Amino acid sequence: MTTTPPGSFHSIWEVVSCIPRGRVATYGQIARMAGLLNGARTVGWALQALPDGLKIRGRGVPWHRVINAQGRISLTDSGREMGGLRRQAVRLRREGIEVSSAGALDLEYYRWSGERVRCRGRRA
DNA sequence: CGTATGACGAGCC
DNA sequence: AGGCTCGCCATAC
Repeated sequence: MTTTPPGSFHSIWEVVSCIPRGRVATYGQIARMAGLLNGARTVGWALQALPDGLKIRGRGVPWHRVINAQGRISLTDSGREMGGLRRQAVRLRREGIEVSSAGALDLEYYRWSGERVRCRGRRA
């Protein structure tokens, strides 16, 4: 591509790529981990702008593991791409996460603490 | 450089 | 409990 990937977005993508399989994180949570106090909406944008096929640490970015603070999938079914909610739900279920048809899941149970895992090869 | 927008979130009513 | 409004942050125009 001729355009340079937005710096802030890249930080967000990195954090998202750290979410373990079978776990989920909220937009606000990701924002905070990326260094943004109240950047939940920015995270949403970063994911929307996520280049298809982008790989970090040799893996695709698990965008489907990001949900809202209500423990529900935020993708709308009515949009340019129909069935977005459904597609995310399928991906999550594929990892063993139980998701209702409405896109709701047990956040308390599947939430990624984000503490023990240090995948960002944090400068040390 | 000001305005509008969005896969959010917390507060209010 | 459900719905509406305002605040936040980084892009797009």
